[in-house]
Amino acid sequence: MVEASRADARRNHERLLIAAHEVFGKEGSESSLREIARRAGVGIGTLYRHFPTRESLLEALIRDSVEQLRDRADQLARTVPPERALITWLQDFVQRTNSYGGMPAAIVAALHNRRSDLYASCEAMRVAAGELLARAQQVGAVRPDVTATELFALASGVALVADQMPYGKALVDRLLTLMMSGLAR
Amino acid sequence: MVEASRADARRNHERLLIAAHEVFGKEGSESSLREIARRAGVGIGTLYRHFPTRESLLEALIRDSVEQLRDRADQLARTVPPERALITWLQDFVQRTNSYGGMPAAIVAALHNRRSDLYASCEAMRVAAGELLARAQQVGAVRPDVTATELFALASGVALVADQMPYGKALVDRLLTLMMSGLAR
DNA sequence: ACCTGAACACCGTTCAAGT
DNA sequence: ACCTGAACACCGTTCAAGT
Repeated sequence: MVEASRADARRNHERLLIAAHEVFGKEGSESSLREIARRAGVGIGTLYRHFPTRESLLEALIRDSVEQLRDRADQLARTVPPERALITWLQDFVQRTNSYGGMPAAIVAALHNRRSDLYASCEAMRVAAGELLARAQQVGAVRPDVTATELFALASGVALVADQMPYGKALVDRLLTLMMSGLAR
Repeated sequence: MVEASRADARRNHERLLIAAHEVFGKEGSESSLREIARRAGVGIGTLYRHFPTRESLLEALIRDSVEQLRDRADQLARTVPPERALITWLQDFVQRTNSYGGMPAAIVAALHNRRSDLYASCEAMRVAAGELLARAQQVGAVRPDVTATELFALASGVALVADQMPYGKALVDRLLTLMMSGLAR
């Protein structure tokens, strides 16, 4: 009985994640939670039991992406020159964070609220970016006075605009390149 | 009678704008329209009669800012070297568009929707930015391959992050400077 | 002409009642 | 333990009824 109950709970958990992935993917991260519960075939109370906040649901969905971004940073650090590693990671970052509409905004907000359910995941992302930045600075590829906060703010800015526009990958990469090399001449 | 009626309508229009300014200023551009109507001491139907969409209300509120930004561009073009004029205008742009929470997002969205009530105002802004860019490029202060769309996208990115964060003017200016001069070295 | 607010169809969130 | 859905307090938006 306890076993059966746990299996049910696990199945509901799974269904909610699937439904949330579908709905967030189509309507963005501000979608109706009721709609997600409906799509999962579950009472609204059950959604709240499994995910007490919208952010906790979002967190469960993006944890994979965050871990992949961290692995990607390590991989790039080992296989590619520091400057190239940084720009490539930034491209991946923007692409990944644009997998759900509203996700860049959720990440930026979370980074400024230590009590957010998304905080830990996002902080891990920022650390990964900071390490790639430090390496690029050590070899003199990036000016030493740029901080990780500044880099992340600018990259988040690109992710935020990209989220709101029908931008293709080409334009996003162009914006990141401009951000790195600068507009002035 | 007709006169009196028109005076009433004009007064309600005015009250709605004042209330919207207060509420948007405090709660951002996604605030409750009902709350605005309540604050204005007016029925919700009256709000919809004067401003059929949320964007039409926003448009009425930011038209002043847009016109001032256009004037500012002309003034800067006359009095300051092109490179300095561009960066100063960008600073003003970000500061202005951050006067209501959510305004940068509204502007970016409007620019990609020709039928938006905000489209004309925002397009005027983009034109102003484009002219300053062209001047800076003519004197060789900015690389010639940068388009107005790219410049505006990057500047909007900064405005979007600034909107979400407790950033001071100093950090915003720093981000714009980095955007112009680049991170790479 | 213009104003009003009830009415409708939705939300997010909680919590007593069920199994 | 877990699930359910009614209940509450809000929305945005429309529209018949009033002046």
